[in-house]
Amino acid sequence: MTLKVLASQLGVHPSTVSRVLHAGPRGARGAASSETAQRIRDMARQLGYTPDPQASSLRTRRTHLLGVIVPRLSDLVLALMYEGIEEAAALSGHSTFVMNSHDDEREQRRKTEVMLARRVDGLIFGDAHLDGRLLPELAGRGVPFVLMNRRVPGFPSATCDDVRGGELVADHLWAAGHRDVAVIAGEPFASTAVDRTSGFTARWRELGGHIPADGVVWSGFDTAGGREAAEKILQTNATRPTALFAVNDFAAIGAMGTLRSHGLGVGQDMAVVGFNDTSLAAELPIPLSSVRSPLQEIGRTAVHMLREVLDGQDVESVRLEPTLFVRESSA
Amino acid sequence: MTLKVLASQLGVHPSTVSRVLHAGPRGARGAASSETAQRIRDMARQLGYTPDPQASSLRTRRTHLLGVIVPRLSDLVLALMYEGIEEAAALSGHSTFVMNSHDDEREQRRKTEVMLARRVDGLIFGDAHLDGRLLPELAGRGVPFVLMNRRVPGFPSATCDDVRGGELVADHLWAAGHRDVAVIAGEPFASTAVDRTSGFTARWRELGGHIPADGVVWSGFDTAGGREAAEKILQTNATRPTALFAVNDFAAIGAMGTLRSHGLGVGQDMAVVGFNDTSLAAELPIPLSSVRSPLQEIGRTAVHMLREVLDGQDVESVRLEPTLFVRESSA
DNA sequence: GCACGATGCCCAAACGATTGGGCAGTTCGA
DNA sequence: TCGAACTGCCCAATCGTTTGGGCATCGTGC
Repeated sequence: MTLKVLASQLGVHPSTVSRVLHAGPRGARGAASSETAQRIRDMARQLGYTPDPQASSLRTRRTHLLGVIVPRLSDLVLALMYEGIEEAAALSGHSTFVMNSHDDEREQRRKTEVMLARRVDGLIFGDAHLDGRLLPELAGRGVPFVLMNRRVPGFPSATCDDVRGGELVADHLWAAGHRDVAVIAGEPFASTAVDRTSGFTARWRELGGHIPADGVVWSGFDTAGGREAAEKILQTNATRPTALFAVNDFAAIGAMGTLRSHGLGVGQDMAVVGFNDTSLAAELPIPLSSVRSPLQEIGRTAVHMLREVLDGQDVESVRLEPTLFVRESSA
Repeated sequence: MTLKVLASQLGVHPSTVSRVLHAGPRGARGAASSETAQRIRDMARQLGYTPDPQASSLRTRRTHLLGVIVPRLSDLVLALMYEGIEEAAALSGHSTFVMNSHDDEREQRRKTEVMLARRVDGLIFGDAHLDGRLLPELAGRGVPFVLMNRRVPGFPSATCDDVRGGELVADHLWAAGHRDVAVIAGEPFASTAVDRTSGFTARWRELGGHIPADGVVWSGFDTAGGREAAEKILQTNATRPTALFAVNDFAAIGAMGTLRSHGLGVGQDMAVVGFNDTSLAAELPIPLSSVRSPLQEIGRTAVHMLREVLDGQDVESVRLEPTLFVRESSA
């Protein structure tokens, strides 16, 4: 079914059909009489005509394709954000490509080029590195993009207010009477890690607390990272902390494993708080306190921001509010 | 950068450029002299020419786009399969759309139509329902597709050998001395659930065991489903089983929660075995025995099969071998 | 010296949609 | 009654590639 055969069915010119089908129901202004318009719409529906996006974007220079690059979709956090993206993109008639970069700069580049070769209208990066060279370069080339989940100063991003999240945890642990704490800080190239950690430590000091130099341990975001970091904390800290803040639920779960194997009771000998409140947190044998960030909402927001960028508006970064859920692991 | 400007740069006709750039390095047979060919390739690289996929697929009627529909990408199992898909698709120059259908037939339809409107070359369904009407319909319309993860008789699929997986669990639990068992069976519309369950029960009976009617409980695939199912099993079974087989790790985790809240020790008062061996299984406080299925491999296989279908070959369904990992929850 | 097959290119017509610019015919105001 | 403005539509170019079909030129065999 093409415009041409549809038009010839109706005894009308393709251009007329095109105009009618684009005018929205409010009126094909000057393109056709309202009865012709109705005939066209009816026939289009009846024959199941859908415009060929390849053909139309060849002419219009817009593909309605958005590229999404994330570290890995098997990370629940990113998968949920992507659900938000898919939803919002569909609402505005866009389709999305997702690719995994595994947080590797070469892959980021490669996948970006693949996306650009596909002529995406714009990109959403969920894997921005604070020290990366890719983004400034793309901005220089005039490629439209926004960041999601992680921010980088100078570029528009949709994130959780991670600093605030860290503060919430500090307030909670302080109020619960803890005075010796340690942080499993995540990867230093990710703003999520840096902001959550700095939000926590800054507030902790504000409250009058002290955090020793080896009380902040950088690590992977996964269970293995959490395990190793917790091990390190137990080994190196002069006074054993009574509470752990892991900037990621999976790292928290890994840490809980380490505690267990050292014979320490989670929530009793040591409080643990995670971040993101993934669906697992509440389901653990000892339910994990965690900061919930509005993951789908972040994804949706990223899409809206990117649409604004594509419309030529300039956009402000958005930080969405997190909420702390206190559970047995720190109660 | 278009073919035309590239050609005029070189003082040569666009068609010549096109032919050279498609001929592969082995020789532009009759299209140009080998030195012209080299000049063309050099200039193309230098100017960073990439062909416009919209334009080319307009002409060739092939988009090199594959559509992937899954219940939800936030399900780790599907996310990992998708990683395999992405990898394999990239290797053959295809790009992939993913969409979530939430296991809802209306959504499946809607997303399928969106994909077809985008003119994908073929589809991979990760959300097939045994009793669905969509697939036969699509087959009738001549839409090329393959199934992944779940199978439906009559259509080509790449799955784990779920029956075999169920048998492995039956063998293990029987050998460990269990005689009263129950199954948290998952959703009856999914072949994964049905096959794992039937593999288990058939082998169990083969071994001389007996499973009462209320020993098989259908449920959701998530923790909530597992929790409810376990609750039901504890309530209704005349003799309390000593082992539980959940066809999904998340359901198993939910079940473990229920056992705990009933004061039952996992692995001591009751053995639990899950399925898929998601990365969490080994990390739980009481590590979960689970059947590992080769998730990425399933994704890759689905892509290969779809490519064969697109090439007009007819393909056989593939069942990949699972492996049981025994851990503390059933040792 | 001529037919013939390579070789090395160019021409032009698609593919399906969009869009600026027409051009008749009608309506309306003066 | 005439010009202007509007209505309702058609024409044709265009987006960037691909591809069947040329058409010279050159070398070769006889």
